[in-house]
Amino acid sequence: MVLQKRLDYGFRGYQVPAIPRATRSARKRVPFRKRVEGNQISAFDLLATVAGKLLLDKERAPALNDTWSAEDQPAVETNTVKEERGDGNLSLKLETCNQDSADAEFFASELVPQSSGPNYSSKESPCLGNGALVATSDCLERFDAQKVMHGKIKNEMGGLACIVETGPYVCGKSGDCIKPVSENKVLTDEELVRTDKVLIGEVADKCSLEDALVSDIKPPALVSSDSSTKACSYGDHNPLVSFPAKRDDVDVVSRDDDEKSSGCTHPSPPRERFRSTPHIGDRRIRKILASKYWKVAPRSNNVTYSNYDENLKSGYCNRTAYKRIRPGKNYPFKKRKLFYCSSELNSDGGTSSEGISDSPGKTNNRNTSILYSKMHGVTGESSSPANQHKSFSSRDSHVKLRIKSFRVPELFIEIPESATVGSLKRTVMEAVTAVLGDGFCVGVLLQGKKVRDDNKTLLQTGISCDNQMDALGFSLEPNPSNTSPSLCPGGSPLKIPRDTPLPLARYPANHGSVNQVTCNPSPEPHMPNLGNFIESNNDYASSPTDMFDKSTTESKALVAVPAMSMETLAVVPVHKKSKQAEVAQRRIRRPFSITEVEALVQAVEKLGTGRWRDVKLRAFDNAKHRTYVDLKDKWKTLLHTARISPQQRRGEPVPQELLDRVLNAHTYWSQQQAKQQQPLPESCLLYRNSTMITSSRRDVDEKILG
DNA sequence: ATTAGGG
DNA sequence: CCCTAAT
Repeated sequence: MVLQKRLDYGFRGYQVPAIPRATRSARKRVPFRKRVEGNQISAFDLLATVAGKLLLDKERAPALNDTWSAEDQPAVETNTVKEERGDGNLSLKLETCNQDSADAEFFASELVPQSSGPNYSSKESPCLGNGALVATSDCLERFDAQKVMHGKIKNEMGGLACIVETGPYVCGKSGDCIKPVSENKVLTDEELVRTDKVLIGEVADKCSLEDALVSDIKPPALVSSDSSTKACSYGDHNPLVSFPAKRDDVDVVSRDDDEKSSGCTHPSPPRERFRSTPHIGDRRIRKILASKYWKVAPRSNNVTYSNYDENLKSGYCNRTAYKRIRPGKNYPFKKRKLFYCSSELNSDGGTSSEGISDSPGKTNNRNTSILYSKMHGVTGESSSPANQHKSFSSRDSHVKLRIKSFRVPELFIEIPESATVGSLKRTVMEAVTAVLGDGFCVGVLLQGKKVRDDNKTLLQTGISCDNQMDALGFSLEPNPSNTSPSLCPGGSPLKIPRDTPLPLARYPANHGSVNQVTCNPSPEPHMPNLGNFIESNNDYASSPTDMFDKSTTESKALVAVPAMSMETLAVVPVHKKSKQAEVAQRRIRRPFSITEVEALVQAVEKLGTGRWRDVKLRAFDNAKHRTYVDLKDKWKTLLHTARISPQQRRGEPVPQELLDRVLNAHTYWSQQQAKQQQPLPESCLLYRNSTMITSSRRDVDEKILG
């Protein structure tokens, strides 16, 4: 009855590629938050934060209690471009330009401990309560969660989560292409192309939405009133990282927002974890283009943070509660990284990055359209579909959109401390795949409003490259078939078939732990999680005992797909010539265990070959990862194994006894097939007497007699 | 959705 | 394991 102490991990920030699916890679959105008390923050500071996350991401195969230092990590060279938008919003781009470092960002492998528990929003989220600048996806998600909780907003969710890049990048005459990149942009497009760049970051100005929605908050620390501050550019001549004079003012909020509700059993002081900004190193950050909206703190040149490692250790790595999935070197999609990159680069002209922007906006934004304008960096006035109509010319333009990524909704995981890292990986993986695998629908939002009429043309709707596409959003929504209809109010979204290949790799099975994974989009800790039951992939799962006797204590991962609209899943591609070049992710290899083979042989003995579905149902019903095709294939290989000499066999040796049974069963059922409608053949009796009489006599009798 | 077979 | 053709 005594349960193991559990740790609750919320994580967010997964980002899986929308296009191309080929990579199956998850370009991870680096979840970070930076909070500033006061109005001092440098762009570099923010970058350092992000880059620090990158460093963290580079960690390989982290053990739960591992500690590491920045020196252990490859340098992540980052290039950042802060773009200044006409409306006063900022978008900060950060890209890694180090080839080696690029890998890390291509995986969904982040477990962010900062997440609060499912009921985190039961109280004000820190980023709200403190009126701090928060630049993170968390903010967005938190916002979504709150919406879910309070039901304040229904439709806008989708737009929040998406990052759509359009227009200037790909449309129109070259002259029109106003690349929203600062004039100080360091990398040329060619350079960018050559570079394995990875974008990270999150649009932060979405947080202003929160501000508008949460009544009792203080104004953000960073306000656009600072616009008078002269922009400060960090170029090659200013390689030094500039931190705010008062370092304590910068608090990378990487902690549980609500310790009480998070269920985290680690009492580490939240404030202690990430006290200072990680020192990335000068050479790692080449350029920073500050904006005038960023009040640059007084330069504290030569300030190095020797405690960086300690911060990391104490605040991050030593926390057993902090766990994250780390892609191993053997994950297939890794090698498709380049393809992914080039593909994307080709499609967008070489600018690949997500925006990171602060939330300089006022807190009195209450108009949704304004919010969206802000959020998307649209120029002040909101462009209604009607307006867009006007400006649309008669030429048959193609609307080109690039959806950079979409995000897996927040999941909530509960896993015992004794669980292995591998099981954690698997657990998370299961949760993610469960969400993605169950299909979802796509909603289109324009100016924050859901476009419900699927029959309207883009032109009619007001979606054209001539217009401010920033207002265009896409949302992934729970599959209507899996949720109550009311949860998917947005017209008739395009359904993504369930068999859509999952973009994320599966992680190797690791048995022996009890994993519970729940998608917990709502703050309620005990939300009824109706959902798929996904069996853990441990080797025991399919053992005959387990298969026929469910009373085992074998672990099973419960993956509950949220019944309600978790936060908007995010962005969806609409690229016109979205090539099918995408290749599905190959499933991870899961060698059959002896017990599985045993079960398979036994089932085939009873049911015969050619009834793989029945075999599956009978013997592998709980092994979700074993499809009837898998079983068929395994039988095929078993047969082959049985026929070759033992010297030629590889892998875990299959007991000869089983192989013999394979051969016998095969010959038997082959004959049965040949003599289908024939009377009971002699060979049947022969077979029965020779091989199956001991183990499955009754079944054989049933089969034969029935 | 299953089955069968090649890759 | 994947992919496909054929049911």
